[in-house]
Amino acid sequence: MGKKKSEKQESKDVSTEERIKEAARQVFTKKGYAATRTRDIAEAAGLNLALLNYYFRSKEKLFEIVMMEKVQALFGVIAPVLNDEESSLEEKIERLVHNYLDMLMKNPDLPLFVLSEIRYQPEDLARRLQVGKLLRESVLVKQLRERKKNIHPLHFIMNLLGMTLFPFVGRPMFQHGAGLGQKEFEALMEERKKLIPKWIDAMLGVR
Amino acid sequence: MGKKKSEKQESKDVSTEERIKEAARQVFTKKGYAATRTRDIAEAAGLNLALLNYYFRSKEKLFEIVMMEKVQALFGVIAPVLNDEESSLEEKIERLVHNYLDMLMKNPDLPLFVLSEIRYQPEDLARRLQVGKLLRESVLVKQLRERKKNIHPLHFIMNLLGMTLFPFVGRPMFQHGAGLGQKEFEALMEERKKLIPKWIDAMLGVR
DNA sequence: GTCTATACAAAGATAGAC
DNA sequence: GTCTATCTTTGTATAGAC
Repeated sequence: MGKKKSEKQESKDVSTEERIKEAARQVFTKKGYAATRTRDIAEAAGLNLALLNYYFRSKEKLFEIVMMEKVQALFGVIAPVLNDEESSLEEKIERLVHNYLDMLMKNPDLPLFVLSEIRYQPEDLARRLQVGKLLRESVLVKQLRERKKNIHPLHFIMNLLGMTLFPFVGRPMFQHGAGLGQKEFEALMEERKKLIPKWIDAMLGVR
Repeated sequence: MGKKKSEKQESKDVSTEERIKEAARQVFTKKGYAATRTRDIAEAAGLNLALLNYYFRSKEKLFEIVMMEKVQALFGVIAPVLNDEESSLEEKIERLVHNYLDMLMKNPDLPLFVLSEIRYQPEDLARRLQVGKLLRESVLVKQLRERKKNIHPLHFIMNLLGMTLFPFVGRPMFQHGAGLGQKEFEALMEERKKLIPKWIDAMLGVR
């Protein structure tokens, strides 16, 4: 025991540091980096502004941390599946879609948040995440290349991600436009778990 | 003649008002609303801060105008096609994808910009644009409903938009990750003009 | 570790001269 | 219509008491 925890905090059940991070997650996700005021975060955490600078050095540092978590959540789910040596192409697609949709239903704002903020330092993040490796050297990509020798594998990655992620990126629009409640939207996404793999299979058979 | 133009301006070739708007388009698109400073816009226009408030009342009003243009560009292309009574489902899809990709290649940052900013007042925009009408009552939707009675038409709309728009939404990631130059990315998009309609046709045949 | 009070910088908006 | 100078608000960060 010991583990360098403090003495006074944890009045409720989590450390002050964690409360700030949780508040930061919420506010940053909701309003984006630029529109977020550190005061909002402090307030959301039921704490005081000065604490933010005590625990994290600045707004930017705090954001970095939150962003890394989010990016990890968004890409961490897929990397292992992409590189699995055992499974077939079809199995990978099925698992990918399933895992992704599950995760997205729990974090519907995630993709738009990450993609929105990412565009201000794309090189930076692409590098750290080794997106390049996944996009060029993953087992999935190899399998795609073999299956469809005349079509760039990126096309299928785009389709897979497009069909899976885009409904969440455009969710404000779809949900409002079509007048769907949350339950109805989720029901649609649940359907897509089974539909998308079928569609992709059909696409792979084209020509 | 007369038309209430001023006497002094137009030193180059466009009105001051238009120069401000053009600068605003650039800066807002690049940095987003919250991160944009009116000073940046003034500087980009080679003008002075005070002029912005002279012509437009505030940063927000100026943004509204730019945003409406962008949204119009993003949705204006598709509405007519969606509601065309003459064309078949397949023709509509083909035309939609073609027009959309053409437009997006000229405005690659458009979708991410609009989708990013839209999430702060989705109701507002969805209402103005009558997205609901297109999503529920358009001819395309009717045709989809007839063709696939047991699948919600929204699924296909999501797929269509996902495959077409998402590559641009994720462009920073794709382009950087895969190490593509602009030419190469455009070449891929050019291929997609022909591929997406085929894929969708294949999807329509599933089950 | 946590608070209050405040310094300091940035940014939107406006006044008033030309 | 256009400019310079300035007001005012807001937001990040810090000092210093407890």
